[in-house]
Amino acid sequence: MPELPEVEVTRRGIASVLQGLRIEAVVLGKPLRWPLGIEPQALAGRTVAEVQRRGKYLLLVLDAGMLLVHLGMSGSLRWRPGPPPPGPHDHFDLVTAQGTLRLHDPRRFGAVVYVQGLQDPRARKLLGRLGAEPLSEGFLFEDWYAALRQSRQAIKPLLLSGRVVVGAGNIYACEALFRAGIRPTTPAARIGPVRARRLYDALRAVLGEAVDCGGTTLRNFSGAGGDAGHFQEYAQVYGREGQPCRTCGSPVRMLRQGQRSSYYCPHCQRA
DNA sequence: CAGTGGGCCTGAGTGC
DNA sequence: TGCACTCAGGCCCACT
Repeated sequence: MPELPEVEVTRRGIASVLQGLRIEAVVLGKPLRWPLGIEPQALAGRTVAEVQRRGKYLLLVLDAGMLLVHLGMSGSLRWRPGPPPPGPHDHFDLVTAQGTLRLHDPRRFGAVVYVQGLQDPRARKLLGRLGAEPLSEGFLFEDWYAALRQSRQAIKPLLLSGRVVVGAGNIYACEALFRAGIRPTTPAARIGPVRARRLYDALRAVLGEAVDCGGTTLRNFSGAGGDAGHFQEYAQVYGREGQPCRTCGSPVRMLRQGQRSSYYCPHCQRA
């Protein structure tokens, strides 16, 4: 599940190759989550200026307009020389003379959306309510702590919502809470400054380390070069229900919050 | 307004 | 072996 690290790994893999390239054609497969929002042929002739990231969105900034790319649950982008024939799960090709950027997404929760700029209503709708970038210098502990005090939600769904801080999906939210020693069910407002600081540090550490690992490959994520990530080898609780905690040996527990599984160690995460 | 739960989609895994 | 069923989950949206 592409979370912030997987998207950032993808961005790093395509940014330098795409920069300055001219789009020859855009080829669509089956419908993705949202319509592209422009006729594909209207993109031919434009060039890619740079590739940015905001939360779990990739921003392909063109000389005019930009493409917002979301990998959803099962999406991955790959850069390949030449125009290989599309498979049944390839739903977006950005074709250049030097190679093709391809979105492969079996579940089609992903999307590519054209907007004129960040002020485009569609961009504002998708990006406008996103919280802070956890790895940026603009993510301040004071703001984080203040936001926690203001929320009546349990900390885990608050992390997943992306409203305070973006980028953590189920895996990294579970892992960050484990490192901070905080239960997924703890109301955000009941987390004091010391524990809030621990979670703030843990979130940044987990996401940063995952980027360095090339992301997490559980089923089929791979970077733009096709290489798998290996952060999953370092997971302490995620997906480990019933197995001994690597710190204290207690069996890892799983509970449901909303429709999501939360994994935690009842001993290391006391409250 | 904040918070909760439904639904999108398909491959992998499970049980009979 | 094969079929029916459940699960995985990011995120928008309808609803409370």
